Formats: sequence, C-alpha cells, structure tokens
Amino acid sequence: MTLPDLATKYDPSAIERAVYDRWIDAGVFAAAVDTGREPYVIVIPPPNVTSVLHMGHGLNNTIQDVFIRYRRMTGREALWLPGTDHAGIATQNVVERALAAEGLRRQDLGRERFVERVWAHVRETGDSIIDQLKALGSSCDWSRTRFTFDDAYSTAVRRVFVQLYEEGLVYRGHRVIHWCPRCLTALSDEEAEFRERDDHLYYIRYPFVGPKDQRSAGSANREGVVVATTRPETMFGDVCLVYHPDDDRFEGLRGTTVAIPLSAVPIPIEHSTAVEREFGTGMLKVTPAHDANDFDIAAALPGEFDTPVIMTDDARMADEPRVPKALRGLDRDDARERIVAELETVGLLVKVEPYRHAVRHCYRCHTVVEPRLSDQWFVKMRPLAEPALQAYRDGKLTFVPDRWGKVYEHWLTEIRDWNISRQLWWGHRIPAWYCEADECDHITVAMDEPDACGLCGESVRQDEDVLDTWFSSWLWPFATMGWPDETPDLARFYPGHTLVTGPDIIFFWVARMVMAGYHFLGERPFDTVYLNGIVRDPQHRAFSKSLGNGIDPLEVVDLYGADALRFTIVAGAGAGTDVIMDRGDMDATFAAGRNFANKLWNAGRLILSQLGDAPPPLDTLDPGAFTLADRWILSRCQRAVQEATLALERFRPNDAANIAYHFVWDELADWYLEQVKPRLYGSVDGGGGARAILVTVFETSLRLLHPVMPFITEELWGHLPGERGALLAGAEWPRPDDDLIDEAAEAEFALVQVVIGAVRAMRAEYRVPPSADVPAVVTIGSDTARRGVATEHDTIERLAKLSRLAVDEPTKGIGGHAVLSDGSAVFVALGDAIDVAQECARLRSEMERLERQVAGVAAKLANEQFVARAPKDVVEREREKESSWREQRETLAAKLHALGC
RNA sequence: GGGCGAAUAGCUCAGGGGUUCAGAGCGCCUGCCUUACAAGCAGGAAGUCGGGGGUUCGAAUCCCUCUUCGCCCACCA
Repeated sequence: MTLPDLATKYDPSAIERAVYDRWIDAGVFAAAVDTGREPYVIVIPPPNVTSVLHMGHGLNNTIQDVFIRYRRMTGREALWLPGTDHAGIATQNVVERALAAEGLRRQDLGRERFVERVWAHVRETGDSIIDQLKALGSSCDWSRTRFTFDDAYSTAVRRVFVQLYEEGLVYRGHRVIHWCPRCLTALSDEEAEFRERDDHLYYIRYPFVGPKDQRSAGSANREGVVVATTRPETMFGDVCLVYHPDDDRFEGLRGTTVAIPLSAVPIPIEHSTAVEREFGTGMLKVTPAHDANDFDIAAALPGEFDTPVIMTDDARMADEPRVPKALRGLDRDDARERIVAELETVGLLVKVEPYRHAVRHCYRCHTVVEPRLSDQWFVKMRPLAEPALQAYRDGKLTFVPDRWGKVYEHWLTEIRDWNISRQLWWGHRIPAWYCEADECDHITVAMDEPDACGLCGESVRQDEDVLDTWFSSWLWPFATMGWPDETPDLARFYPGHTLVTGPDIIFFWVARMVMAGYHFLGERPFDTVYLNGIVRDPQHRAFSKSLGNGIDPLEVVDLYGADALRFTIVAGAGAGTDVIMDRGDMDATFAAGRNFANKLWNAGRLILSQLGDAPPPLDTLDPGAFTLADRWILSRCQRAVQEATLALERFRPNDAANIAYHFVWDELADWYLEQVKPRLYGSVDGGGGARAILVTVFETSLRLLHPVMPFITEELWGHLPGERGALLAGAEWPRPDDDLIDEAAEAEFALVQVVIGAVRAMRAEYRVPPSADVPAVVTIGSDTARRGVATEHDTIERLAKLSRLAVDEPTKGIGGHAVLSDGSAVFVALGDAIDVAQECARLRSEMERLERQVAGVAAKLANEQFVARAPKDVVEREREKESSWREQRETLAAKLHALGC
C-alpha cells in the first residue's frame, strides 16, 4: 500500500473552497421545519451591512460555528440564521464620507436620492461580508439570510412601534437628549459614551444687579457670586443660579438677581437640593436647554421656566438675542476661548483650574456630544424590563461567564427611557404623521400612511426622523422568522437557544432582545448568552484601524488556512477572555493551529495509506487478541470523547479543542502510531487488528475535531475507505460510553510510557546513537529486572511484559530511574555502550553526598527541642526531606547494584 | 464616586473551595532529514504562581490588604 495521493504538507488553500462547496451542494446547513429532531437555534449578531470582516467577527463567528456544528452532529435540527444590519448611523456616515470625497453633502442630493445612493452602496457591498463569513467555514443556513431593512422586516419594525404606541410605551417627549453635532442626530444614552478628558473648571463671577442692600450675605463677594463651570459657552442659556438651601454661605441670596456676564441678562438666584455643596463654590448655574440635570433642576423650581436654546444643531453659538453679537456663529470651542478671554478682560474670571472628567462622546464619530433640548420619541422601558429581569433572576436566562449576568441585571434595574428617534435619512422612517392644520396637534401612528388626520381630517405629513438601528435589531430573533405572521419557522425555531456576542453590546442589543422577546412573544429569545472576549494586540490594546495593529482574518485564512485560524481562536479564547494576537509575529500567533493541522494531515496520510479497503469492523474482532496498546488507545479515545463532549455542553469550546488536540497528537500520533508501525509493516503480527482500531480511532478524532477544524477533517473524512456516505458535517457526534473505558489498560500503559521515557532520557544523556539497539535491564520497585531491548517500536509490548516478570540476574550496564505514579521506582539500565567505571564513580560521589544529608537531617530530628519548639510545618518539612533523601538513597543503591559497581 | 476583571516559565495563556498542581503552545538549549509529518522526532533548561498578612497539618488555590494594569457603570456642574 502506498501513501494516498495527499501532499506531504497540508495545503488548506487547495481544499477549503471545494469542501465548502460540497457542504452547500449537500445542503447540510439548511434547517428543516418538518423533521422530528429537536431544534437548536443561534441567530447571528448581524454585522453591519457595509462592514469588512475583522478579527472580532472571526472570533465571534468561529465560536458560533463550533456550537452549531456540534449540536448538528448530536442530532439536533440546527439552525444558524445569518444576516446583516442596516446600521443606520454607521452606514449613513460611510456614504456621506464617499459623497464628501465628491465635494457633496447629503443635503445636496436630497433625501430621496441620498437614500437611493445608500441602497446602491449596500447592494454593492452587501454580499462581501457574507462571502467572508463563508471563508471562515461558517455553517449558516444561507437560504434564510435576512437584512434588517428587508420589506418584511420593516413591517415588523412598524408593527412594534405602533403596538408600543398604542400601549402607551412609545411616547413623544420634550427633554434634553444627547446630540451629536457632527452626525446631526440625537443619540441614546448608550450611544453617548463616557471618555476621560482633560478640561478646565472656570470660576466666573456673576455680578449683582439691583439695589445695593441686597448684595451682602455670607461669603458672597459684594461684587457678585462666583460659579464654577466647565462650559462657560453655555452661560447665555442660564436661567438662574441655585445653591443648596442649607448652605449658609449664601444665606439670604435667594431672590437676588445677578447678570449673566458679557450679556447682562438678569437671572434670579434660587434654591435647589440637587446642588452638591462641596463642588466648586457651591453655586450652580442652571442651563436647562443644554444640560439634562439643569433641565430637571429648573423643572423642580416653582412656576414656569424658560429654556433658551443658545446653540445651533452643529454646535455654533446661535443667532439669539441672549448671545452677544460678536459670538454668534462661532463654534462652541472657539466660543469658549473667546468668552474666557473676554471674562478675563472685564475682570469676571476669578480663576481657572485644570479639571479631568468624563465627557460623553458620539459612539460613531467620537465627537463630544452636546446635551440639547429637543422633541424625540422615547420607549418607556421599565415595564419591558421587568420580565427580562425576572428571567435572569429565575435562571431562565444564563450568562457565560456568569459575571456578565450581574452587569445585565444592574442595567435593567437602573434602566431609563430609550430615545429611539434619529435625525438621519437612512433607517426605518418613524410611522407617525402630524396634522398640518394649525390648530390641530393630533398625531396619527399607523402601519401605513393615513389619507388624512384621524382627528380633523386635514392632510398629514410624516415625521422626518428614522428609528434607532437597535430598534430594529432588538427584534432580530423573531422578525427574521417572519413575525408578526405566524410562520412555520417562527413556530419551530422560536425560542432559540444560544446567543454568542461581545459584552460591549449587552445593553444595546442583548437586554433589549430579551425584552422584546418577552413583550411580543411571551418567550425568551434564547436561554444562554455566551460572551466572547475582544481581540487585542500584545499591548492589550483592542484592534483598531487607527492603530494599524489589527490582523485581517482573511489574510490569515490565506496564509495558514481557516482551520488554523479557527483553532487559534477557539483554543485561545475561553468565555469572556480576550484573545491576544500579534500582528508583528503572525507565525508565532498561528503556529499551534497550523502545526496541528499539518500533524493531523500527516497522521491521516499514514493511516489512510495503511487501511486499504475497509478494514473489518471493530466488533467483528476478538477483543482477546487486542494488545495492551490497542486497549489503551481505545480507552483514551473514549476518554477524549467524554471530556470533549462535557466541555462543549458546558460552553467551554477551548477545552474541547485542547482535549482533541492532545489526544490526537500526544496519544494517537506519538504513541499508538509509533507502536503499531511494526504490525502495519508486517514485522510483527496483528496488522489487521491494528487497522481496524486505527480507522475507528481516527474516524472518532475527525468527528471530535470537526466543529473546530471543519475543512481538514471533512477532507480527510472523504478519503476514509468504505461507504461512509454522507459528509462529516452531517455525521454523528461520538456517543460517550463509560463501558469503553479500560482503566487497567490505561494504568499499565502509563507504566510503559514511564519506562520508555526513562530509557529515552538515558539514551539522550549518554549519547547512545538512535540506531543502536542497547540491551537494558528494567527494574520495577523492589522487584527486578530482565534483559530487554530499549529501543522504539517493539519495545512497548516487551517492556509491558517485563514489568510483570520475576527477578532475573542483574546485568552490567548503565542506567537511570523514574518514579511511577504509585510511588515505586523504575530503574533502567542500559548495556555496555557506556563507560561503567566512570558512571559508578559519579554515582558513588552522589551517594556520599546523600549519606551526609540524611545523617544531618536525622540528627536534627533526633533533637527533641527542635521537634518540640519549631513550627510544625518546619519540622514536617524536615521529616519530608529525610524520607525523600532516604528514598533517593535506596534508589541510588539499587542503581549501583544494577550496575554491578 | 460605585462595580467588575486580570497579575502563573522569555511571550500568550490553562489550572484554582486542599493530595496526583507547578502545566500547555510558542520561544530557547542538545541530539536527530528514523520510509506520516523538520510545520517533525527524542531529550532538556526555565517560574519563591504580583507584594504583605491571615486561616490550616498543608495555600498558586480560601479570607483580608496593598500595588499595577484593563473594563463597565455614574446627573459633583
């Protein structure tokens, strides 16, 4: 039998595409609605439709694929539902940048043409992310690919908006929201990220106006009161100053009037318990239109309050009477600079302190967010949050690792209403229509455009805004299955099972999907949330375009193969732990995966070359004819099956990968294959049994590795002899069975491994040429010894027998020893290849040293005072030393004896 | 301000309510192109498990504390 026609080096690029096509042609990824199998469902976190695959996708999707392939093999009707997200703000930004390169703004095109343009872009790029997922080996059911902007999906979005509106859970609110002056849209709390920033705290004097007798109180300066602020440019929007009612420093100042510096607008001083007395001067300026807290403070004041907006939507000083003429039109940063300079000039700037604080930034463009008073649509979250919270507390929803559950719980407990309207053009247009009649403020919310105002019959115009992208994403687990229609898919595949995603979108997406699932279908969308980590560079920085530290997963696929990438990712990533990859040393980063693929490939070549036509099935052979090594490898294989299965059930794909790796490499390749070679090559009997066992064990290995390394395992599977029929991707996962464990064989073989290890160590130590067969004496425990040949291949069985043989006369030779797990020692003496006299001398001097040590410690322990007074652990340690050294002395003595010194 | 996570061999990481636990991969050293694989084989060196304290017969592992990194949440402007 010759080696099959397989390259000596595994070349992934030669097979991956063909293998993937075989899966697609066979339809193994397609989930059926009409089988009796229990479903297992994962919905993909839909990547942005315009995105290019990055390593985060690689990590996330590989793990999903491992889970879905495993379940598919265990006989579940596995559905991995793929798709993409229209990603409102992100996609709009991409297209706007492209326009900018042409010197255009979206306003130049107008809404309709702009949206057309985005659609064109989406059509152009939409498939590329899908193709890239395929290159990773993702076993999605592509026939069910969805897009969050599909017509059917849009219907679901509108339906949800309308229903929530009718339930009073969607409402229109007038309040201070986060506004991105670059994207020109409102953002939700989650989209406005805190970032540390070095700023200044400006102490500004607001001079008194009015009768002089009001101008004294506490520590307030007669010239006015001093306020500390980080945002002097907002002061023209101030409506009052407030201090804490219990703050005696300002006693009596309430009701006094001060002037806003530079504009001389008079504002009153009021009380508010919201003031933190220790901060700044204890006096706070209240700018209700440009600070959410100030809005609340003002709202709590008696009477009506003004809410002057003094900035434009792109954060310039507004053309408003309150704003000094010279400042109007200035950008907020320039305005700040000018204002501070002016204040200095007029003597109202008391001092400036450096100040580091967290400022909200747009999560898309990282511009500092401007708090801004405006009208927006909100979702009332509290009622939605309750079932989602309860599900976690009742254990119906589990997080892996569990700590993220606490994060989820905390957010839901503190949840605030969700601003869902965005001032964008790309997205689901809000299905709300306003009456155009002046005196009518009726709002019609409906699935379809109404002909006229539902109240007065006048014509209507639709809300200009679109919905937050996440307002469509949160419906993903069921809108993708046809909801609100009662489709077969929905009936069969909802609720789903596992969600695999990053912890960064627990709030954005995970929690909201749970809320939507319970609210609209009365069921959780999944039972387990597996959080993968983040891919980082060796400095532990997240991969980013600007740092240029990222690794393109497709480049890795090209260089090392998808399986090598997948193995590296899976083996290197426990749940919630980050994966470190080094752009600067790709070889080192992916070596383990690449090397292992090659090892598996070559083990496959050897095995396949020996199988011939299908060997007889294992159960037709006489187990009595199995050798120790046979029984051992069968048992170890079953051990690997059990452990890998358990690991996958516990959502520990990294453990499963490593278990299979070590079984294949350390046990199957390093020991069993070496051991059976003489049988295979005919120098020893038993080749038939060996082949039957090889095929069984190898086939099982391929199954175990398939979820992690689908391409190479599928390819090798295809070369197995006999009619194995279907693809490995659709084959059965090995069944764990305790009865297949042979503990006696494992123990005995472990002994053999130790003995052989000792022989090899000595051969290396004494430079015995690999080609030389050297007579050896093996001594186990106090038993001894028999002549054997301490070389490879046929040694195992022989040594196994030796280990049970009776004493024979010691032979001259050189040796070493090893300690077995049961504590007994093994001596191995090699034959005449070495200078015995020299070795004897070395051993004797070692013996002398040991004698001295034993005598020393024995004397110490004979000292009663030491034993009585010294700390117990010290005494114990001395005792341990003594017995250890005595043991070593025994060992050495036996060795000397064996050598005949 | 609150919370979470991490610190183990040169690098990246497993382990973790007590025996078998000081491990893996990569790197390094020595010897081998042995007819599956040099992306390999055999052998080997290397860590007082971040510091300190505590509980215990016994702690990398449990408790306290400190230090250093990272992350999340948060209405002291």
